[in-house]
Amino acid sequence: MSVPLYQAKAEMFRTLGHPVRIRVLELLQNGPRPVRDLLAEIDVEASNLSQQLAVLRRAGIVTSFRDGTLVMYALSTTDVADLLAAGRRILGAVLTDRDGLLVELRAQK
Amino acid sequence: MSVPLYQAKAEMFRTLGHPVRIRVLELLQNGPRPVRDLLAEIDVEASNLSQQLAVLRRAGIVTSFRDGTLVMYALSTTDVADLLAAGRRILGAVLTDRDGLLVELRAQK
DNA sequence: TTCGAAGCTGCAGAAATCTTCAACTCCCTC
DNA sequence: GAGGGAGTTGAAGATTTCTGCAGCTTCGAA
Repeated sequence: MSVPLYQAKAEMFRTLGHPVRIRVLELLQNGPRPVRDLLAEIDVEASNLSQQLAVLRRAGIVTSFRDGTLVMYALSTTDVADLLAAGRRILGAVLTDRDGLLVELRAQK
Repeated sequence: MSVPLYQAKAEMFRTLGHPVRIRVLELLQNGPRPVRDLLAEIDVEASNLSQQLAVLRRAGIVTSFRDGTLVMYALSTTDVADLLAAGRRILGAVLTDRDGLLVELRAQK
């Protein structure tokens, strides 16, 4: 497997590694949305949101198009939903483990 | 949904956002491996690999245990394989799109 | 008990990423 | 065609992450 491929994969994941960007992707799972909607739900400055959207756009994870006065964003592929779901599962497993340890720790005392 | 949850998800993905860490996880998909094996395959300094393994350990994505003179690492949950697979699919979709554009661009000239 | 192999950790300089501000573009509507 | 709403962009300072070095611990063998 070529070395740059790991680079590409890592960049893919890193692109998702930001709370605002995760939030955007979760909102876009329900279909295309205008920036103004995202802005209304995400509590971040407009310019900051734009920056994060640009990161997702450059990575090819979302696409954007203008609809009259609004700019719409959409997931570029539905596979993104799978990725987020897999992430949730891992987080669940990890947190369960930790809670398990926590319980164990308490019982131990 | 609680705000810190986005933080946790983002951290999860960011943890995967490094070429060496991706490489490690892919190698661990085939079962537990000693550090020396990883080191033999990954072309990185030992201390650097240790740092990256520590990142994965802290995130709860891998676990480690000592086996005599060696330290073994393993995935903490098999869900990680799903995540990597989903990542590969997205990368495939994105690159295909780009190649499509590239072809289009050439045809256009 | 001393030595070497296998890893880990602390740290510091280098590099990448974040956030915010100011300025800018586009497209309606009047 | 002037004004304003909706977003984007560029840049700079602040923060975070990465990398490599030096030194340390642990375990097994001699």
